[in-house]
Amino acid sequence: MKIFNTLSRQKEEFVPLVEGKVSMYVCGPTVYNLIHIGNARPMIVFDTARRYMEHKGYTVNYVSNFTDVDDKIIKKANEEGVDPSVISERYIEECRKDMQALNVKPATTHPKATEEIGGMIEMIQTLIDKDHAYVGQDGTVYFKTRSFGQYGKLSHKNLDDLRSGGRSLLVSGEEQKQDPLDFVLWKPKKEGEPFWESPWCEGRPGWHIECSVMSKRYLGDEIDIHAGGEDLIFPHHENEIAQSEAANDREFAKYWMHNGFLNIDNKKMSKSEGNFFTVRDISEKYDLQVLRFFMLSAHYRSPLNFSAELMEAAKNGLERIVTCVSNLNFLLKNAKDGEMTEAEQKLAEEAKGFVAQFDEAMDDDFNTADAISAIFDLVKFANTHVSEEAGKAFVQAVKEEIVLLSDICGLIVDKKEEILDAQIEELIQERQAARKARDFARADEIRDTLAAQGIILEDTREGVKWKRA
RNA sequence: GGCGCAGUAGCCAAGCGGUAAGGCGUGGGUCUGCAACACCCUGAUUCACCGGUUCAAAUCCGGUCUGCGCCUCCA
Repeated sequence: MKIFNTLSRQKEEFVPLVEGKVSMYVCGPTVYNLIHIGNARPMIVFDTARRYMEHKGYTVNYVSNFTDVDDKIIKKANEEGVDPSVISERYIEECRKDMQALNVKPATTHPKATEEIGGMIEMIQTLIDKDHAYVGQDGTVYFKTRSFGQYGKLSHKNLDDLRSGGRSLLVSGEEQKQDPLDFVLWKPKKEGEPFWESPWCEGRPGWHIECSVMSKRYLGDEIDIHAGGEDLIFPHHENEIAQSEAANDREFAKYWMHNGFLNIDNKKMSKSEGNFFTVRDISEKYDLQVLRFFMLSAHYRSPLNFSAELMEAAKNGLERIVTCVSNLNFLLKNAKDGEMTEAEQKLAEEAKGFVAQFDEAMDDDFNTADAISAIFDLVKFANTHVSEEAGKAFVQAVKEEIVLLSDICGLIVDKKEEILDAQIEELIQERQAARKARDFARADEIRDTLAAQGIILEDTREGVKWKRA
């Protein structure tokens, strides 16, 4: 399995620290609002990577944090006149709901920054003791960027370029800094802000130290994979590396994975542009499985454009897979028991080729777009080779492969059969009778009535099928 | 200014040295009372453009154009 490592800017063969195990940290959202569809991309993409690694037999320790102390949260809390924890707890709950609808597996651990302050203070003290950090006169603690020789190795920047970058804000009112590039590890509280006691002042942690500490606590000093959006490469991940490696004297993460950005109608999503969508917004119009399928239709490192018509296309594409599985379930009901015929065994063998094709794509830096094409090939295979004559064992085998591959992508394609209420069931029966009597006017009338209720009928050779609109 | 990414059919998107996957859409056909599903056919002599390397390039090298991202909170 190869993974593109941002550190080396190359695909590298994945070799875990401990055989058979993967430790993985994914930077999670700051919970000051409902998550937007941009937040959803890393969740979906790295959840899929995790599922694939589990499929390959790895035990994955997957940690993803909630940043629950932050300016935006405090601001919102002040607006509503409540404690910041009310805001963060609320949106953590909402985020969990969205993740579930997206079929994103809960992490092994979802740490919250506010519950890890002790560890942060400890790491900051270590950095001070090792002379990698210093305390300003107001109690602010800064990381001494120049003290970490490898600073810039992830984002491939060098300190002098950064300094001469001509960014005036580097010097804006931060005279306490020994160097403009130094960043905050701990900052003093302001009036009305939540705070914690520390050796330096009452205050709260800087953003970057949170992830360093949570990763260390739940995964150890050295981990296999650290992931997040590409915008986090600098400064966030660069700073995490500096803190962790300076404090622990160990390489922080072996593989750094970054997903590309999601744009809306070819523009960056932003509230001011008015092209801002929360996951919840999308869920009002689409099953979130569609969003998931859409996100996996491109490579995770490519920029991805979101638009209404692209969602429609994704919906139709997913529908093709779901319809196929539903057809197989239908065939399964009346298929005959017994062993596969010789011809079926041969076909079943052929079908396994699609699984290999899928694995090959995923082994190549999680090429989900290519992997999904293997699912479509399998669907085509099923649609052409599985008929009413097929035996149960064969139908089942083909179905299981489609479901397996879809499940690795986190796509639920095997819909449970719902029980329709008696009244609708009766109408369907009546329509069948009408069709038999060639009273097509009545039959179509019933079909229209049901369609208005969101029930779509399809007449197949094997009988009537229905699905929800 | 520094660092980096992308340009493949109407749309989306793989392929990254061996002669253009897949999906959506369009049009035609088969099946069907009709519809839907499904299946068959329909699509790039060509991969932004110009040079170069090679027996062979969408794939490698150089240049041009266009679009985009990061360098500041941001997934």
